[in-house]
Amino acid sequence: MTGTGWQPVRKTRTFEDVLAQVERRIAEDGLTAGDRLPAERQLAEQLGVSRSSVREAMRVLETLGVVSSQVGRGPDAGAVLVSKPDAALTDLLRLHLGLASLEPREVIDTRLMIERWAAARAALTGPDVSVLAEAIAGMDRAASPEEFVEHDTAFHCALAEASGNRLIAAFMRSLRDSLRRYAVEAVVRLGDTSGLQTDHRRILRAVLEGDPDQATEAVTDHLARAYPDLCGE
Amino acid sequence: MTGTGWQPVRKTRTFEDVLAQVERRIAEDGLTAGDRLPAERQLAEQLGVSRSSVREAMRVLETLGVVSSQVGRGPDAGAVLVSKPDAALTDLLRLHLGLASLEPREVIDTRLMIERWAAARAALTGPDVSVLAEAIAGMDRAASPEEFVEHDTAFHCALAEASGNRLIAAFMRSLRDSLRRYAVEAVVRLGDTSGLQTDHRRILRAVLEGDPDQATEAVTDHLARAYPDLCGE
DNA sequence: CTGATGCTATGGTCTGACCATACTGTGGTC
DNA sequence: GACCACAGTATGGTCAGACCATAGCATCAG
Repeated sequence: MTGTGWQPVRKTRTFEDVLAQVERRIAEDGLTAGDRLPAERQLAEQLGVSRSSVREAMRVLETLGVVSSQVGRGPDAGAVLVSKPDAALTDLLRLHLGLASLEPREVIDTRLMIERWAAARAALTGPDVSVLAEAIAGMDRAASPEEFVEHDTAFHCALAEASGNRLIAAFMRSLRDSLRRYAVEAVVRLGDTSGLQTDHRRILRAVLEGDPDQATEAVTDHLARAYPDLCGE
Repeated sequence: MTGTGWQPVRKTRTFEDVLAQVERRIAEDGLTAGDRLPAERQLAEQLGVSRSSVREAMRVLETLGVVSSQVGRGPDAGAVLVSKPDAALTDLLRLHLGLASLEPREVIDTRLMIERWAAARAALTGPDVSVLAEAIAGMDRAASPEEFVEHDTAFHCALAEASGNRLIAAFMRSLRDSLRRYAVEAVVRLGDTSGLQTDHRRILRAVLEGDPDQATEAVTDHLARAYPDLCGE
């Protein structure tokens, strides 16, 4: 007994074997996004398994945002390696929120953490802020809470992307997608969005001036305004 | 043109339909972890699709850590709703790291962000620190870099769990699993682990004293020591 | 050269079968 | 009554083979 206990002896299923082999091929051959995987029938024959097992493995890879399957024929057809972790993260969060295994509180706290970090980082990297400005203008024009939230999401995702960290940006998009319902509710509850817009402009200014502390503070105040009952503990 | 552009008209595949219906059932019936889904054959008949399509949907749900399938018969057999986002996140990060669509730098930066937040939060909640202390003791006893990293991972995951946010904790575990290789390399490169242990004790002390600023600073210094070439900028 | 048409490789779906597994009920034995 | 051996059965796991829709490609008529 080493103290780690016993691992459940889960006999590896065929599709898991396929997954492992595909992952090994990716690592060994240095495959990246854009490269093609063998066709399902071909892969099944090469690995000595049925096409069903290959398909189940493909479904997993597709769920994880690693491959994309296209029917038909030609260079774009078949299973192509891609790099789209966003949808996978979004599905993950949405389903676990639905299962009540994650509380909105936890997701919103996580968002606050990410956005504080991203804002500070964006202020340091001096990004292109035209997307941010355009999103603010879009919110000014918005005629409904839903439309406002649409551009609001664009603003905050652009802020995360401006941090230069794709993992953070992907996480931000997923969080926003999962929380869309709560965001609309928050806007409706507030009624007046001028305060939110003041915050947005303050965030933009801080990023433009390259002031990370000011950016962090602006984001914190902004989220406290949007979710008054959840921030601050 | 409304500016949103065209969505690709992707004809929904059968298994996606199954997914949507299962998710709807989960939401409408308020199913949570522990509840059972109908058997594959039964679900296929109810939805008027083949078992293959149901199986592909199940594979997706399993990948996302939402269901767990058990063979055999009885109350524990069949597809049971679970809540295990950890494995899904780990697979996601590992595969995208392997695809070179995420740089180690981005993952490590994310880890720093999470851990600073978690440490501060843990200091505020006054958690049970026995796990943290035990992990430090384990590192003292460690005879190899791998063993050291094992307990180091336990320490940092326990810290994340002490924050009380399960999403953050799950993310931390996934990040650590994905970065295990880099962690071992870092320990080997350092050679002497006494500095790391000093940091660990400092973090533990800050949490015990309920000093979030001190905890954040200690974590920052610790990671700067572990990844000297990646932190700072 | 151009356009129409059939060919073909691809993923998507379905059917039906068989296997290993693990609980359930039955019946016999002590 | 308690216990154990064994057949029954519902479950997921796997396979083979078929058919369909799609979309690029090759061929051929004009």
